[in-house]
Parts: sequence; structure tokens; C-alpha cells
Amino acid sequence: MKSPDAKEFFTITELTREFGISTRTIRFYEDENLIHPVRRGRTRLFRPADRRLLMLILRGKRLGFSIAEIREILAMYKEPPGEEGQLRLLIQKVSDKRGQLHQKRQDIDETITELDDVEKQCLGRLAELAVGT
Amino acid sequence: MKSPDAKEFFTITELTREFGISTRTIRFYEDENLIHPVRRGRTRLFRPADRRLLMLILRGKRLGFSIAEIREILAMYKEPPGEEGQLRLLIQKVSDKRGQLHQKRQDIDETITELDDVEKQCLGRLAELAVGT
DNA sequence: AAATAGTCTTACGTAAAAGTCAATCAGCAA
DNA sequence: TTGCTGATTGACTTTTACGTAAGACTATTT
Repeated sequence: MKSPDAKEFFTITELTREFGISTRTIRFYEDENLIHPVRRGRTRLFRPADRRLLMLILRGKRLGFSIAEIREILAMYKEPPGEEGQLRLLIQKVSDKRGQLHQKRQDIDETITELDDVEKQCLGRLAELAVGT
Repeated sequence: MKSPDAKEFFTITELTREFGISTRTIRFYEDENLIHPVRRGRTRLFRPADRRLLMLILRGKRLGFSIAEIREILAMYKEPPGEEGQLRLLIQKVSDKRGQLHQKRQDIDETITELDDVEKQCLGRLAELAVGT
């Protein structure tokens, strides 16, 4: 039982199976410069770092971020810039994105509450049916 | 100062202004059977209930749900069915959707934590710069 | 009466994010 | 050698969620 990070390389199909996506999708992300697998001859070899990046991309997708937005988020994870202005700009961007995320979390919490309510109603009706039998 | 629910009708442009969307978008949602404004002659009149529905749709969009998924969610808000099998099915669907939402919330929390970390790094670097001056 | 603002339908256009298909190539087993 | 299996590139297609433009109608204001 090897941890993914112990493995040196992954093939493209291994990743498609692990994450339930197509090879086209992975190559698309490479075209979009989101990941940069190395090559042996022409075939792509994905390192654990590439795999982790892919996980971040897919997480972004689940949250409804576009490729462009995901690109922005990934950029924030790189080494912080050395220049003060750039640094302040990055802090601003981080703050903005965090604001969006808080909004989304609030949206989620509201929706969950509502669904809980729907479920309660259903269970209530179900109980009525059981009694009436 | 009238509360939106006190108002009897909204025009399409009032809603576009309130929510920052286009008339095309609203008409599109009607085409997709997500909302059903009434008509006076040919022009649409939106009741407070239509407005609330629109808010639910936009919340779904913020969360990255497709129109089809939003349609499913809205369907859950209608009167629960009377038949037991249907009722159980609905409960299952609600449970599924809630699972998705919990996943999203976890994704969000992770991302926020990471962004907090990025910000910390930035502030650290900024402090170093200030000292070095 | 003429202009302005808002609304309608219909229809074509478009950007994003892949899906799909064809032709090709490398490595390995039978 | 033949035949798979899995990989590649390139090009065309599709789906989703609207944008945009044309042409017509209505109500109100000047």
C-alpha cells in the first residue's frame, strides 16, 4: 500500500481513473497551463505535485469556479512576490477571494437548512401515512 | 419604504436592476420553466413569489449548480408527494443533495484555511521588508 | 404628433469546457 | 511478425448559459 506521494510517477490513465475524469480533460488543463507534467518521449508523466495540483483544480470546479478563476487561485499558492506593491496586491486578491468563499458558505448553509426542513416535512407525511394504515 | 413582499408586482427591469442580471437571463429562466410570471397582455408581471424563486436560482448559480441541478433543487421545495414511494424517493434526493453541499462546504473551508495561510506568509514578508528599510 | 422608454418574440452568435473521432506511434505478448 | 494496449496530436462537434440584434408594439412624456 503505497501513498500517492511515495510514487514517483502517474500515467494519465491512472489519474483519469482515480478522479473520474477523461484524458481530454487532463490534457485540456495542461493546454490551459494549469499543470505541467514532464515527458518521457512524448508521453506525459505526472509527479505527485502534478496530482496534487489536479486535486486543487477539481476542488475549484466543484465550487463552481471557472478555469480563469482557478488559475488565479493557483497563482496565489506560488511563492509570494518580493516587491511590496505586488505583495499588497496579492493580499487584496486573497481577501477578495475569501470574501467570495464566505458568501458561498453562507449560501450553502442556508440551502442545507432548507433541505433539512424539506426532509422533516417528508418524514412527517410519512408518519401520517403509517398511522393511517 | 415598502418591503418587496408588500409590493404586488415587479417589472422585468426592476428585477434586472435589483439582481444585476439581464432581461435575457430572466426570460431564459422562464423558458427553462424555472419561473412562471403572470402576464398583463404580453408583458410579464413578477409577483413576490417569482422574485423569491429568482433569488433561489441565483443562489444556486453562485454555488456552481447547473440549470438542471437548480431545477431539481427547486422541485424539492414544492409540496411533498402523497404517495409513500415518491416520498421516500424525495427523501433520498434531499439526502444526496445535502451530501453534495457538505462536500462543497468542506472544499470551501479547506480553501479558506489555505488562503489564510497565504495571507500570513504575505504579511510576514511585508514585515521583513519594513524592518529592512 | 413625435419622441422616448420599456416590452415583446424570434433567431442567430458566442465563450467555456470539454466530447468525440481519426490517424499515428511505441512497447510488449503470442 | 502480427496484434493488442495505451499513448499522442489535431480537428471538428457539442452542450450550457446566456449575448446580441432586428423588428414590432404600447404607454407616457414633451
